[in-house]
Amino acid sequence: MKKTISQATIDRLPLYFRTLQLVESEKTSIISSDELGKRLDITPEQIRKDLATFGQFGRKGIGYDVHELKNKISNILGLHNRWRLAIVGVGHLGGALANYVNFASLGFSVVALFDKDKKIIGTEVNGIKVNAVSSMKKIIDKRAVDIGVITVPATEAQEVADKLIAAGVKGIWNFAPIKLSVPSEIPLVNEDLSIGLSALSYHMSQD
Amino acid sequence: MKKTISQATIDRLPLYFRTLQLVESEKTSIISSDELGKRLDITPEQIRKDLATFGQFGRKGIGYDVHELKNKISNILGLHNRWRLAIVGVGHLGGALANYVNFASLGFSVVALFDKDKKIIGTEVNGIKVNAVSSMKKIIDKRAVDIGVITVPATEAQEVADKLIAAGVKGIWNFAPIKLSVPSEIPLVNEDLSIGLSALSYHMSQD
DNA sequence: TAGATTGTTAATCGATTAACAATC
DNA sequence: TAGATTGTTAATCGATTAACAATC
Repeated sequence: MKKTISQATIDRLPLYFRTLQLVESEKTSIISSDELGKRLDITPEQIRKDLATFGQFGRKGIGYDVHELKNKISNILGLHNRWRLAIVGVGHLGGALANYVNFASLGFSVVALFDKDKKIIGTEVNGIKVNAVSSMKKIIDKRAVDIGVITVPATEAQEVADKLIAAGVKGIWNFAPIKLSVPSEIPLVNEDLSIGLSALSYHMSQD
Repeated sequence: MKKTISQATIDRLPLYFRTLQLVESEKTSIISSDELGKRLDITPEQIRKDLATFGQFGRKGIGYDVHELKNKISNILGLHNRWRLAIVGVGHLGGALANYVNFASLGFSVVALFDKDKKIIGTEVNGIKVNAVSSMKKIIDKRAVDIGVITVPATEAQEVADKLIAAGVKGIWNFAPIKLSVPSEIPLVNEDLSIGLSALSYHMSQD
């Protein structure tokens, strides 16, 4: 009888987390929903509602303990798992993600890279050697990869997703602009850059 | 008395557009909301509702003309404007975006690159020379840049946003993980990679 | 005509906002 | 105590889903 948490709430938690990290580095130990809301342009009611979904973290009349709340959110989001990523498709975007420093502060690490291009296989990106897609199963197993990141062209994305799942990844982060079919027990998040850019175009075309 | 269109609807239009491009390349000239829905995992009712927001595009008993609908959506999204982008921050991510081919098929083109690092200024990425941030105003004006893309560290993002707006860009696409303050008449879209990755972590931690 | 499919109205569902008692 | 702020319930708002008349 677990209550379902809305995706909107889940998507705001990383914003709270990041802001709490920042606030903590400023040596502030207590923060109110009002102050947190001001920093993020989110109403304090919304923040309290989101947090209350997971329990009672604050103190009435006082606010929230920054350090404690940060850790609570980290735990809710599962960041303590220190997930291990494999990137498939070491083109410009895949290469950029392999070098993306912000992952580390959230507890993610890139531990494997794959490509099918012979010119790319064997090269190193950010200290990680690029392997052939054909060796995916063996390496994903050996390096205990949790998450597969898909940065191949759309035409190849479904095949790569199938291989990643067969190799045992537990979640997929897809940058290819196409709808993937995956088993319902495998969480899938699509990162579709053309949506945001198109939305920007739409808003710029108004009035 | 213009009716406001929901962001959810606007965010689905690029998906329809992309699928229609694909369907058109398959030489199919008519498509039903049912078929479009199957390809995208969206209910046909939702699609008809979305499209009806902008007028009557379909023919009862028949479906939608693929080519016509594709063009209608392109116009609604403002893709015919052929927006010109400037990328500020030519690190791994900025460089990857400068090379991102999918932009072209949506009618966007990258026409300027900026960085503050002397080692990067003067180099070429995808045939475009990297300029100093200090020359931003002049170059943005000369090259008629519409959209500023921010791929600098979070600590520098607000300053860059201010400069882009002062230089005359009409919209901002922000990849820095921070809340930017911009005038209300400047559309801003945030592309926050840590949200999707954190959401994936959350779902992988359930059950 | 019969079957298919849109466009639109009504019903439902879910998320946000408002209000306020509890309490530090 | 008085002021501040949470957690929760109720009210509102908005988006999705269902139903179906219109019509090709």
